[in-house]
Amino acid sequence: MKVATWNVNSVKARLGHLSDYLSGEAPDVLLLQEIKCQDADFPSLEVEAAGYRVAVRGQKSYNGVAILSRHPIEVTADRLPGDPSDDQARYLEARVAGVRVASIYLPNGNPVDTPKFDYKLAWFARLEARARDLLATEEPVVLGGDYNVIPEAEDVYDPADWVDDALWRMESRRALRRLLWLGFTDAFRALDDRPHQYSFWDYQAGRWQRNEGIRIDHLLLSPAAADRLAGSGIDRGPRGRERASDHTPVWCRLA
DNA sequence: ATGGTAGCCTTGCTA
Repeated sequence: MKVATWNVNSVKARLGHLSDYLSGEAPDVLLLQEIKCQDADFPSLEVEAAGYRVAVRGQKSYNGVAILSRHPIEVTADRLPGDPSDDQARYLEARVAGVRVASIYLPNGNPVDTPKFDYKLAWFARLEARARDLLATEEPVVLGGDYNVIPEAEDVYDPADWVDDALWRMESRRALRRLLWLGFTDAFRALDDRPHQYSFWDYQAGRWQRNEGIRIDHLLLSPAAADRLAGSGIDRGPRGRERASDHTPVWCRLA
């Protein structure tokens, strides 16, 4: 089973790229982030025509996540537990073909000296609690999405450019590590130790042309899922197209 | 130190 994650930065602006990706790469499951539309505006007809079921947790203008699957989708949560006042559409979880998957759009957290950074860390703590509960089910679990965290220095073109950025701050990196300490595996890093493999390149300052990116889109596997890990990679193709998202898809294959 | 780009449906906010 191939599971991919992609922050599309507006599903309506990226519908052509999305359709091409589904027909070209044919993932069994695609986790989308930043769809930037309400549920009713999601292009479900086009996606279903490509052979996919759709589950959406949308929001007007910002955020928004979705799960596309060739197999039936049983939604198990459409928000991250732990804060009923949190209305941002950043979490959608489902059971697909016996695997629990979640599409995660973790808060960016910048600037760090504001409540946005506190929200990021609080959201991370809620995610850790959810991850613990999912581990207890002993189902295979894939927590995929835009974590807005650079795990290590080898995952950025130049750490000096990111000092005091919320994506690189030690609090953020420690929060990601806590998920790993629970027993989750970074699917990409488990099979590829090359440095400087990126999933995001800023639109500004020619970052794509200079290959100055960061690796912030991750697929975290529970032990039961990691036991089945048979492949992983980053599809750079979509980032090189006209009117691309600033992120490109990351995928893994479970035997 | 700054500015650079993209999407939304705002003329600023988020990233």
